[in-house]
Amino acid sequence: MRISGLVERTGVPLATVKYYLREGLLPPGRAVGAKLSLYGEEHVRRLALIRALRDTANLPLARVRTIVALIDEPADDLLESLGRAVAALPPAVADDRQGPYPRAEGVAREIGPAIDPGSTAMAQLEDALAAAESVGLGISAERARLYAQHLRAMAEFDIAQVPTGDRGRAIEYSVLGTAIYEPVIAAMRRLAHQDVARSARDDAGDR
Amino acid sequence: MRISGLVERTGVPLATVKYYLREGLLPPGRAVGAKLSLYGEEHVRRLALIRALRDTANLPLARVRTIVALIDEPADDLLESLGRAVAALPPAVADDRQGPYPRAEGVAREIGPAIDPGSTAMAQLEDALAAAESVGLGISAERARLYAQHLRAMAEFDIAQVPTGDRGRAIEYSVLGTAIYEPVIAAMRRLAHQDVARSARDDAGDR
DNA sequence: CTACTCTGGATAGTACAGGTATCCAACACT
DNA sequence: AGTGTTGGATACCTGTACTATCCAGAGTAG
Repeated sequence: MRISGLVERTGVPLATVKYYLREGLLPPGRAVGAKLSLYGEEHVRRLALIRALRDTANLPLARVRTIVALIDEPADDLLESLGRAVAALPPAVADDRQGPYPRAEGVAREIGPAIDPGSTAMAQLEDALAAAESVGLGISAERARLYAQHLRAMAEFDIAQVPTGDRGRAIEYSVLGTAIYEPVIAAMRRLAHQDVARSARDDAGDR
Repeated sequence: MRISGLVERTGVPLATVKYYLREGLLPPGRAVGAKLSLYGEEHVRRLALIRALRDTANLPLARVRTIVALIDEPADDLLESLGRAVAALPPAVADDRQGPYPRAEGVAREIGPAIDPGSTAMAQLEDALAAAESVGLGISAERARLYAQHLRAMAEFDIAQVPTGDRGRAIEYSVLGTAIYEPVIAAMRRLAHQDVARSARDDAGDR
């Protein structure tokens, strides 16, 4: 398929496709002579991925680039790849940032024993907890424990679903699952709040 | 306190404080004569809130403005305020957007019966599910059910914690809790994935 | 073979967000 | 009286993500 086909299949404007090619987000097509390149299904999929990460997961293109690079050239180790993908997700963390993370450490203990205390997600959690505290909504031990239990149960399901065998597939699945499912969970949580609040109001109204 | 005190207390640069005043994110101080205004603790808190929503929850200032407006002038109804706050949270949804939401409706049924099928969060969920599907990670019925159960349990706890009595406080708490806790949950989920994956690897290594 | 279309590649321009910097005249403190 | 701060206005700057043009060579239809 030529570049015009890519435009037709994905709905992404030509100028934007060229821009993604220039920026290295989309790999070049197979060159056929000096003035023609052909593109395949992998380019269609890649464009869908870029748009999904940009529009739905709200990632700046620089971070999308990091993530597609991880999928194209995965680290040997699944955990290593996942760690780097998480580091590419917002909110950004300074490169030289390091602990201690007084708020995050207590919460991490509720989640489980195998957490790397130096990982990016610890810094992200610390910042998120500090922000909550700064507006007067610090996390209680009770809430931390409850959230940890439920999120760990969901994580266990997620990890059990990771396809085993093909290492590349496993990495792609994990990296994408982390980024793409966060908005799903956020939206489901918002709906759950709505449901609980409306149910409570309706019960009160019935009384 | 004068404007310089505000700068000192919050660490936000003077030019930026002036910018927030211009943009109506920060209410003006109490004018004392033509060339001096005084600011209070509420201004310090408001600045912390703006920075938390901007940096941690990753909201553009236009959405921060919507949220602070909801806190300053809450709707009569808690549910109404919450709905508007959720609509201000990313990802953005077109104003004229309406159902049906084929993917979201199935998932919403797992969460509970009292969900408004026309709410913004339904559109957000639909888009997030469509994005997941477009990269080959469509949600399974099993995953939807499991996520729904855990998120509803967390939501029940959240709603139970909302301070009753003072309506303004309840709205502030709910609106902020929705926005400020999403990054906390995302970070905890990332840590839970890490913990589960590392535990599994360590078990395999011990064998 | 000619006319038209499409292509890759380069370059420039646009739109918006979110500041940052400067200038000024009117006060306030010392 | 002199110095410093303030509110207010305006201009400017940086980064992100495109969007638009232009060009010359290649393919393609009649």
